Amino acid sequence: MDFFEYIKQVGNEIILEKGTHLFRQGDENEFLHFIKEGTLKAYYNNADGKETIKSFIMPNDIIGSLTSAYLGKKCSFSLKCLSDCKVIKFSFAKLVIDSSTNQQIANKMVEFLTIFAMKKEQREYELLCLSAEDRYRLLVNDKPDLLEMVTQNDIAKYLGITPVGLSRIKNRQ
Amino acid sequence: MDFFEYIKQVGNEIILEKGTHLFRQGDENEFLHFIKEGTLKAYYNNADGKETIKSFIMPNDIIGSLTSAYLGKKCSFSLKCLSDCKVIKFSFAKLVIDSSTNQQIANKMVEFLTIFAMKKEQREYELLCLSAEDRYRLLVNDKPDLLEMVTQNDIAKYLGITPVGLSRIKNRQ
DNA sequence: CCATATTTTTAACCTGGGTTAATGATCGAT
DNA sequence: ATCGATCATTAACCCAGGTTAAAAATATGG
Repeated sequence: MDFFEYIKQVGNEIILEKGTHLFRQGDENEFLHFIKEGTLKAYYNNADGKETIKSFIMPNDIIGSLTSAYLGKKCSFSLKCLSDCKVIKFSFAKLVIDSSTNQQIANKMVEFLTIFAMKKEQREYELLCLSAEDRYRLLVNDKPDLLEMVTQNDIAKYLGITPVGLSRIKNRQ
Repeated sequence: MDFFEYIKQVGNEIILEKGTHLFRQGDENEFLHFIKEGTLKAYYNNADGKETIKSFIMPNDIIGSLTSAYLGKKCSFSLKCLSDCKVIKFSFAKLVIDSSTNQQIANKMVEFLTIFAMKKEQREYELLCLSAEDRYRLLVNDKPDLLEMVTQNDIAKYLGITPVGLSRIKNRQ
């Protein structure tokens, strides 16, 4: 069975208004979410009260808290709709079980997890090796459309700096 | 078949002297490496000539460049032995192929990739949300043994700061 | 055990981005 | 169209960590 067919079959489609949370930091949530429509942000509320954005999520992405879904721990971040959204939520635990007896599902899982891991490694690289300004320049180059879709405040929080800092960077040459 | 049995069967055991590179940034390398003995570092040579350390690798860890192994691109980092090492190298492409027809291998792949992805997310969190000082305090708490095994220079490069910076942090109360 | 290399610390000075706060620009709901 | 809320910019000041360089402490190979 095709992976998307699988998700449609085992999952539940839900409609969410802009501003709604799928889950909040501290919740337990065993689901992954396939995004059919809309944009979301996954973000941390830091100890000092500030927010930083872990990632933006777009149509066809899959998002969820692995630590909560796989280990049963609490979500380390919150997931919020930046626009009205249509998503299919499905159980990660069930997916792991189903993939353990269905080779096709397992293959898709391997592919999905490998690509996910590579994305996380890229982000790690950017945060470890690049200055905030370099990260911004790279984003402008690699995802110019993203800049149109979310506020500059959120871009700053994604880059790990403040909106004031980003405004300064933009107005440097 | 057990996963470790699989690795032993398809892989090649190699002995490496301290200081040897398994691969260098810019190489193509399709292998994953299971570490039987020794400590290694995965590190970037940044554009400005500085080095930053992506991760330390210990016995029973598996390390390789996913982007090179899975996508055939060049390795974005180098992998070097910090001590004499015994490792088993095996092809990632072959692993993916074998896992596509062997459910047991596939299950292990899913487990391995999920745990790997969670580790990368934890690192992302630390780099995005914590100050260098907080990252150091966390490391002291979570991996005190690591501090004994590698130089302070390398700890600094792992935290994303300079050795001078780390020395200062240590000598703050 | 000595000589050399590497690691760690210290000091002086610098800079990117944080903080606070005020101002203006936009957006959205009524 | 208007009001309040959010967003973006600017300015003044601050600070964590970078840079350079030198000294002190440790390792390491012969």
